[in-house]
Amino acid sequence: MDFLQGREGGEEEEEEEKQMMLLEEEMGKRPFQFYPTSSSSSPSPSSQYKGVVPQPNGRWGAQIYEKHQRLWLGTFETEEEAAKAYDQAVLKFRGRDAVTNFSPHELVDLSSTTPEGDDSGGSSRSSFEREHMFDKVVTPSDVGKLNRLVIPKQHAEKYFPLDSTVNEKGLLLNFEDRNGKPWRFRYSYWNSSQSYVMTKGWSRFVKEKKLDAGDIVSFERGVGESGKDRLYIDWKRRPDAGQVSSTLPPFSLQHPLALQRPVPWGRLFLPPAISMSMPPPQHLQQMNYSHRNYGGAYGYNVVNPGGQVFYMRSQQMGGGVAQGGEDGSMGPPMVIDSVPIVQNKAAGKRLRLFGVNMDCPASEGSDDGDAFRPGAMRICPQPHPQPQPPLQLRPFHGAPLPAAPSELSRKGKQSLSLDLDI
Amino acid sequence: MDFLQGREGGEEEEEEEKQMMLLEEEMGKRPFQFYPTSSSSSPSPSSQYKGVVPQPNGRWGAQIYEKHQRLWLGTFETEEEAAKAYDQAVLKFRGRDAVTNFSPHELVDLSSTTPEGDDSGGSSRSSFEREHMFDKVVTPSDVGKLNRLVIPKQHAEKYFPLDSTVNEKGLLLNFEDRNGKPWRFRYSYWNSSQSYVMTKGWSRFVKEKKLDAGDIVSFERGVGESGKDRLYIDWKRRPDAGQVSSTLPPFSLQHPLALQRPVPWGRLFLPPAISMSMPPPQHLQQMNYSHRNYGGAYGYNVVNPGGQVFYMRSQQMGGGVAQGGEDGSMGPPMVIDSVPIVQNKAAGKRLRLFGVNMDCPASEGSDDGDAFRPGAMRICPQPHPQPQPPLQLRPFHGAPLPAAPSELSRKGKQSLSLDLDI
DNA sequence: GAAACCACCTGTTTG
DNA sequence: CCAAACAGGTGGTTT
Repeated sequence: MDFLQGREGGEEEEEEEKQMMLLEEEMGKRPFQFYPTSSSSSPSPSSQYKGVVPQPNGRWGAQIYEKHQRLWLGTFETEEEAAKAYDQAVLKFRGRDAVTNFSPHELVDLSSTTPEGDDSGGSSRSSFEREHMFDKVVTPSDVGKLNRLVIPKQHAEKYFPLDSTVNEKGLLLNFEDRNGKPWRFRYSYWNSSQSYVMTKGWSRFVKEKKLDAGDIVSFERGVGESGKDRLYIDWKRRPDAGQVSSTLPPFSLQHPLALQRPVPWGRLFLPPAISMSMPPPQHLQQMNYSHRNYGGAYGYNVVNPGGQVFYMRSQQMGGGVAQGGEDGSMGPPMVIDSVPIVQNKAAGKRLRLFGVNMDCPASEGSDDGDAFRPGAMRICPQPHPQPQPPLQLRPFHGAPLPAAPSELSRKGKQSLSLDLDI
Repeated sequence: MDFLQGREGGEEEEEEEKQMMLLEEEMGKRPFQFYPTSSSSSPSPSSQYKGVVPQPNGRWGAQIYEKHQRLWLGTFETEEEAAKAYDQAVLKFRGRDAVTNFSPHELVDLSSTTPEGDDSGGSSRSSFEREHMFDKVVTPSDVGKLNRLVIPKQHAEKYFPLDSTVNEKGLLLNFEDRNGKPWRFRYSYWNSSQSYVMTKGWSRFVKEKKLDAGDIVSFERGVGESGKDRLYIDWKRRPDAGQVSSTLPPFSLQHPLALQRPVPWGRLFLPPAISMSMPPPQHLQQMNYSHRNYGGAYGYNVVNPGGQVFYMRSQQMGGGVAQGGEDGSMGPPMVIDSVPIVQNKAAGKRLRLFGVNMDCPASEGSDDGDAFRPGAMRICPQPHPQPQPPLQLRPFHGAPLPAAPSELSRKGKQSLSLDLDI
């Protein structure tokens, strides 16, 4: 057992995960079938940590065998939390000399690091120097049901190059948020759309952070050779949040749904309040990259059946300029290079009104310790600093990670979807 | 050549299929390439029947070699039809003593059995005794574009156990419908969703039978050791079909969509015809298995914000009890143990009206001889009763089977979806 | 080129 | 509460 940050593991990222789930299933549910003993002795261990087993939903379970009985210690967001739970149990059952995953002081570190939920207090993130890589203003799709984040190709190829060897299944990239919480995203290239995406794990981030369309995610990394593989992710609310109030007229939708199919959906009403409150579309500015497209309907700001969109871009310093130790504050002078704000997307059979959450997010607050507040950081020691060989993105080979803490969240935006099968 | 039902074959189910299709392609379309002689002498025969070769589209071709020339006899829906065509040809070319697939009386039987289309006449299916395994009320996804049928885990593990040796690529299971028509489905386990599914071939069944959400598929098998491997599939319309007619007003949705968030969606209009026509919800009857849940919003039939659903269960004898020779009639007293009929699902963010096609299926009729009519059976001799070693699902290793007759189908439902992100 | 197939993935629900 | 189950998806590959 070592204390790696989690960038190594089995040989085959998804493959290992699969095996683990099968193992778990057999252990839990097929009492009469043989299965290869416990997880700690299996040939391809489910986790680097003893007593830790992956859960199908991406979380991690901790268990310990006591008198040939499995004791379930609970599930945890991260592998390390589960490992810590095991450690506590094994110490309790087998005494001070039992073999644990972490040494005592590490256990302390972890216990002060991983508790989720309240992050608003003080302290901070790792004090390693970071450089800013890029930001993205998330699109409705980025925070919607597609469960993926499109990484603009220029940035993807600059910072997360995928060579052909890993191109098949992508990578699992480990990020750390401002609270030191680890996030693992599957990162891959989609041939069909010729785009780079974060997929698995991303939706959990969206949920926990309550990201809305227009919010900004920021990608950073450690500086220098030793830090290049340390990845960080941060986010902030979109600057205009709160302006478009929740007092929007509640859609007197009497009528247009009664349409027949051929009736153009684009003629659906467009709430005036929205179109008024948005800044004028200034797309096609001095962008130095040409071949980005934001998916289909975006790119027009006219009221048209294909999509009703507002671009707003505040450019500034090309890609990947260091922001020194201040980047985490992510103040207004931020690199925003791709900012489609979709207000209304009506396409084909599917009408999407208000792709952007119209609530006033300012009023919510307080149940999300992560809500962007400069100065809300706190010191958060790096659990396992294990530096990585520089510059090379290496496939993770591990199991998935995070799910949103249950105390938070659960208030998301609301989307009404009306399916008419006629 | 024996008359195996088709559960054995090569070593590697999908692989062989691939080979065969390549073979066919070479034979049919690449005149200048060598290909390994005729199907009857190939090491892993394409079909149990002489002169029968699988087609890439799942149908079966019949051919005969005459003077080193291949004579193409046409393609057929079923292996047996093709075999019969070969028999006729070989009798014609090589006389009365030629080796045929079927004996003369079988040929007669077959010829009266396999013609598709009109099955309404009389006669029946195999007279072997069967036992009922389980039913499933198909979900919209089961009959939708996902091209898969989820087999509830309890039933899957009970009746179609997949041991680790075949777990990788699943099995090809052969079923027979009430007309004796064979259906072959790939059956496998999806690690990611921890669920058992029928995939390949299933969509053809859906298409031919015109299955709609809420319809019921029934799985049966022969009784006794010799019959355990004989699998049958049957289906019936959902009991409420036809009541809610296709004359439903095309959703005069004027009004309730204009709601604010807190407004309970349950108050959305519920077509009176639907709510009236449903049987009273009698879920939680004397079901003898406890831990099944049918997903999500199902399980309530009250108008509530969480989901508007109708359960209807007509229970009866626990899992897998024999129904004797009568089971195929699938009358009202049927084992329906998983019957979410979603009439209206309004859950949190998503309101789904009419997940179930509301058309009146009764009016269609007549182009589908299979439309469930008790008494529409007829005698269909089992082509090759070949008993199988009991109880063990063995991988098929064969080619795929059926494609829906193109004349049918093509009447799909239309779906309007309205997403309101507010 | 479309449709099916395949192997994943996730959110919801619920005992 | 949470872990299981599954309905409803995805992108990519094959037919």
